Amino acid sequence: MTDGRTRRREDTRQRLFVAAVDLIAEQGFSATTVDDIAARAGVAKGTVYYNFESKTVLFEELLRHGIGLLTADFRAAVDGLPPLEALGALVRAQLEYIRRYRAFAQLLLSEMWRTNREWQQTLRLLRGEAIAVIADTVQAGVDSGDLPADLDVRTASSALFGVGLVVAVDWLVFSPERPIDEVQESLLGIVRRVART
Amino acid sequence: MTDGRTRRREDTRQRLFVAAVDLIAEQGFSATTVDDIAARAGVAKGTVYYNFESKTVLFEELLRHGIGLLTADFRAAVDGLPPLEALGALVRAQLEYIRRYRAFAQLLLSEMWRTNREWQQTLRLLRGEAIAVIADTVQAGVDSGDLPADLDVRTASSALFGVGLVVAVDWLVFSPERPIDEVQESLLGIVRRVART
DNA sequence: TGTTTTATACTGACTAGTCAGTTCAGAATT
DNA sequence: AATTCTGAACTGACTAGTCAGTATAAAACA
Repeated sequence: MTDGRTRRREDTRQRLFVAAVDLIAEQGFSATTVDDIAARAGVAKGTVYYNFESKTVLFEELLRHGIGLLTADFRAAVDGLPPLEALGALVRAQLEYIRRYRAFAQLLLSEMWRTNREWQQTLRLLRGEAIAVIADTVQAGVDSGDLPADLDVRTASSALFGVGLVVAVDWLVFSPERPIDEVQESLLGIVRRVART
Repeated sequence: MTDGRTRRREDTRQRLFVAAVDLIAEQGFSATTVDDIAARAGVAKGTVYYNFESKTVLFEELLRHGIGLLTADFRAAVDGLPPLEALGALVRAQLEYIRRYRAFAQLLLSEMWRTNREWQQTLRLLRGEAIAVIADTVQAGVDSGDLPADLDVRTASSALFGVGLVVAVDWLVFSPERPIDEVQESLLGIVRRVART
């Protein structure tokens, strides 16, 4: 499973992911060419097609990979915590993720609300998985009385997800000189205020 | 000035704007072809190039037009109001704008945080104009003591702008069956809570 | 008033170029 | 020996932009 060959191949795929995510974050999916991706990754074009069925499939697997990591971080963050603390942990996990994978976050922000694209269904599904973790936490908070009973769980969860994304990426793009911890603090402050029943 | 010719031409340009905004909101700038835009607008491809220098210029003028309307709405909304009420008026104006021009809002959300695109400079500038209105209001609130003195005006303004956009578009895309007034109310509630010193 | 001229608006076939995807013999790696 | 990657050539579909020609509203003229 983790013999030399598998590792080598995994490495190539990883390099292709990194190259693709950077380019697509900057230019968008359509404006990014397969030749560009191969060149940036330092591999031949044929290698792209040896490792991925098509440009679209590469992108879909990239989405799966990236959001999979985020969902895993979310799950690990809330594990065992009571609702209110879990909520804070989610915000921290999201911001930390965005700090580490800023290009992917930027890409996500740009492609998240598109309609009529072939990979849109995939993205919608993956988004649902990540938000489900938030929703479970919010639901637990409502059930335990830590959050307002009249809070609409679905809406609150997707709003929380989107707001974290947009505030952090906005910061990264338009005020990159500032430390992102400040965003984290102000976001946490806002969430705490809103959470107060 | 408003003879038959001018009116006809203005009409064509308007139809091209509408066609372009719908298609680009759905698919993005690069994935939208000039042929598509022309077909949707019901004109020949040559007409696009008779009215606009290039696809990019068409898009830039579209951005100018759309954000110009938003900025004007913002200015009208805050006119003469004291800071806190002006802030609420801004949220209402933004939501109303998004409700009316939802495709443009979607487009804005998708293209706002891109880097390395030829029209990026234009978009950055226009965004600055719209946010300046918010920033003036927030600054007035800080000066008058209605808002926390330690509030970072620039950050708060761009966050407010981005959050309104993302929450509303998210709602439109993922929960279109719900009335948008609810978003407006919950957004206003959040802003009020955060504004409290 | 009716007729000719002109400027403006539009048309759509065409060009020159781009890009996803294919092919494959051979090289490198394990 | 088997797997993974290379690299360059190729195809065909698609796309931004062009341009010679057409249509027409209004101005100029008779």
